[in-house]
Amino acid sequence: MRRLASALRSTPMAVYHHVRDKDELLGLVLEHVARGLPRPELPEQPRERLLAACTLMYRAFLDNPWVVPIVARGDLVGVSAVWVTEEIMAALVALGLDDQHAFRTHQTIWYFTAGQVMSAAHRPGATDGATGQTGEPAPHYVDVAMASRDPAEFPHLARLVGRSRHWEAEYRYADGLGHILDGALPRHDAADGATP
Amino acid sequence: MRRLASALRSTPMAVYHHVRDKDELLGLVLEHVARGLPRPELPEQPRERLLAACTLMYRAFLDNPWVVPIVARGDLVGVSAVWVTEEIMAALVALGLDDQHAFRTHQTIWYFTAGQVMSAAHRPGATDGATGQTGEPAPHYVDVAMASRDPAEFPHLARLVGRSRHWEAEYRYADGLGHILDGALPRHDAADGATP
DNA sequence: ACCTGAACACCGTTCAAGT
DNA sequence: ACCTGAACACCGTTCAAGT
Repeated sequence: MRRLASALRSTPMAVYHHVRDKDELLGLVLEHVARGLPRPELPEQPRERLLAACTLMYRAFLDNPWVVPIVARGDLVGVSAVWVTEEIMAALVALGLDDQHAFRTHQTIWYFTAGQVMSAAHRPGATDGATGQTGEPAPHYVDVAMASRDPAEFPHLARLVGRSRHWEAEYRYADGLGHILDGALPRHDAADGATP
Repeated sequence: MRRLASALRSTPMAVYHHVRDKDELLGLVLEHVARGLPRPELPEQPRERLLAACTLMYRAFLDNPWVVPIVARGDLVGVSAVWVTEEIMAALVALGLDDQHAFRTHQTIWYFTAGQVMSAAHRPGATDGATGQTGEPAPHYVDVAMASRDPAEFPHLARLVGRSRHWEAEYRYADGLGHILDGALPRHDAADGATP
């Protein structure tokens, strides 16, 4: 509130004349962000449509990671962005899930998305990618942990030392999303309806 | 720091004699929580073992949701809890994944876990389950959004109105985790090694 | 070695008052 | 209707000083 006020070259209290409290302000900004979400043509095929809608959601949250905790709180909704949820639900139903399973899968996708955005936001070069050089690249948590542990006691972690950081950077949202969908969607075996 | 100091019936500055700054303190508390993690017997079967290890991790974070943002930051590690990661990696490898895919799947699981804990922590009756009665049960975000929208425009969301809250409460960590594993692990078809 | 008080630069918010 | 200043109850942290 105080920072906003000084950015507006005003006093903190002036803000309170337009807004009840910080939560109301956050709700308004959330709605503003939701309205700014681009709505491109989505693929016709349900699975590609689903991937596109989820990736759009992911990108939007990556661009505005501060909204994640607000949305996670659950009481504030970016009403202008519910079309994304509608698209995801529609695609999940088109792919063979009933309402409840579709909703459940949507929740899994949301938790995964929220978690990844939260992790990605707190990483070097998140927003300030301009600087480029960061000296030596800060050890990964696996390397930190293994530095003071017996490799023989943690053989699988030991095998990650020096490689985990690179692999984590290489991780793509579509990787995890693909796994979730592969696990949640009904399998279409070689022949459609071969097994009733 | 100030709250800690007053809880200790001391001054904020006394704390700074034992600890460099708040981050060092958080690291120490994180390590303390990690050391308090129970280490029960885990099932022998890799998949059950994996589910048990992940659920243990989930429960630990649910009990201490404030550590999630700290762990997500990535620079602080609860070294005494890395055995959970070792167990997860070991089970994933035992289930047929190579190092890189196992690590990738571990990341997916972590993102999902972090996201769900973050969502669950900010829900009514999270820690104060003792109170029990909460009057009328606060509308779900689906209901909030749909209250001001045309049901015809969002048919799939409209079908969730009044049911989504219940379904969200019914959601179990094992649901999403099961989907992730089903999608990430190699399929063992009816006959082992039938298709090379 | 261990602690203190005053101070600085921050928060969100209330209250009484000004135009 | 719109804004202000002073104040309250908070933060993390520095600095000089006390035992």
